Amino acid sequence: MNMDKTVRDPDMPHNETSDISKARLRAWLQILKVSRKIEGELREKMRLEFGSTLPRFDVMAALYRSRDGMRMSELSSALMVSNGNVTGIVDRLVTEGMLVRVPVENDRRASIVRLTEAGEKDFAERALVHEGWVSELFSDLSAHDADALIRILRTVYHHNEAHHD
Amino acid sequence: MNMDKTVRDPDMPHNETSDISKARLRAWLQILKVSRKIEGELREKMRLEFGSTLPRFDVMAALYRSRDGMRMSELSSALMVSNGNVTGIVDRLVTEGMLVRVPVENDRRASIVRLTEAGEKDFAERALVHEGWVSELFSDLSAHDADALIRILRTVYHHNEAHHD
DNA sequence: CCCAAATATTTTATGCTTGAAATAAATGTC
DNA sequence: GACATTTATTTCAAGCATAAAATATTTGGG
Repeated sequence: MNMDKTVRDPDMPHNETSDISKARLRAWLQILKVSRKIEGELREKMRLEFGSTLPRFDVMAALYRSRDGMRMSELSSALMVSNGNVTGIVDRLVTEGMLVRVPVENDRRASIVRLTEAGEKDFAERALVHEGWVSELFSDLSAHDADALIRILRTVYHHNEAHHD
Repeated sequence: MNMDKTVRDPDMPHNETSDISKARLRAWLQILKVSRKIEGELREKMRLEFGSTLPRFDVMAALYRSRDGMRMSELSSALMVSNGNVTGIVDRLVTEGMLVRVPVENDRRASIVRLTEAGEKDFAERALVHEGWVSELFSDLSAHDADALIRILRTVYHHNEAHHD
C-alpha cells in the first residue's frame, strides 16, 4: 500500500496535480505576497523620506560597493535587469547629481558610471535608514528563521540560475 | 552577563547596526532575488506560451475564484494593487474577449467584472500549465521546506498587515 | 586594408504601476 | 429637497521594466 502522498496513481488524469506541486505553488504565492507587501512599504518610505525610489537605491547600492564605478552592462547584469532599463535610471540619477558617466579609455562605445561625492554621502546615510526600515518590517523574524529562510531560498535560486534548457 | 546577541551596548555608535538587523536585511535581499528571478521566468513563459502576462493571469485567477464576478474595487484590494492599475489590465482583457463588464443594479457608479466563457476555458487550461511551471521552478523545494517557508513568511506578512502607525 | 561579426549602449514601443486629480453617482444631513 | 461628503471608478503624468531594433564602435578574418 502506497503511503507516500507525493507519489500518485499513474492513471491520475493529467488535469489533476500532485500535493507537492500544490505546496510549491502555495509557497510561491506566499513569497510573492510578502515581497510585494514589503516592496510597497519600502517604496512609500523611500518616496516620503528620500523623495526617491527603490530602483535608484539599488543602482546606487551596486555602485557604492564598486567605488571605481561600473559599466552599464555590469550594472544591468548585477541588478538582473535589462540594459535599456538601467539607461533610464542612470539618466535620472545623473540629472539629480548622484552619478557621473566617465568615458572609458580605448573603448568609445562604453562608459563607466560612478557615484559623485554627493551620491556617496547621500547613499551612506540612506543605507543606514533603509536597513532600519527592513529590520523593523522583519522584526518578527528571529535570527534562526532568517537563516532558515536564506538557506531554503538559496537552494531555490541556485536551481534556477542560468540553466535554461 | 548578557548572552543575547540582539541586545547591544547602548554606547554603540548609531552608524553601526546589529547582527540581527543585518541578518534580516540579508533575508529580505534573498526574498527579493528569488521573487524577481521566478517572476522573470514565469513572465517569459507566459509571453511565449500564452502571449499574455502575469498581471492578466492574476486578474483572471481572482475572477476564476469568484464566478459571480467582482467589482473593480474588490479586484484591486484582492490583488493589493491600485484602482487605476486594475482599470488598464481589465480594459486589455475585455479587448481580448476574456472579461466582460456588467452594470450593477441600483448603483450606476460601479460595475462588475467577470470572465467570459472563453476566459473561463482559457484560464482553466493556463492555470494547470502555470502550476506545472511553478512546480518545476521549485522542484528543489521539499514538502517540508515549503511548509517551513510558508510558516516563516506568514509571520512576516501578518506583522505588516494593515497596522500603519 | 576591408568588412563581417561581435560588443556596448541607447532608443523605441508597449505594458505595468503608482499617486493624485478628475468625474460621476449615491448618501446623509440640515 | 438642496448640498456637502463619501464612494466607485477612470484619467493622467511619471517612472519602471521588457524585448526588439537601431547606433556606434571594436575586433577578427581574408
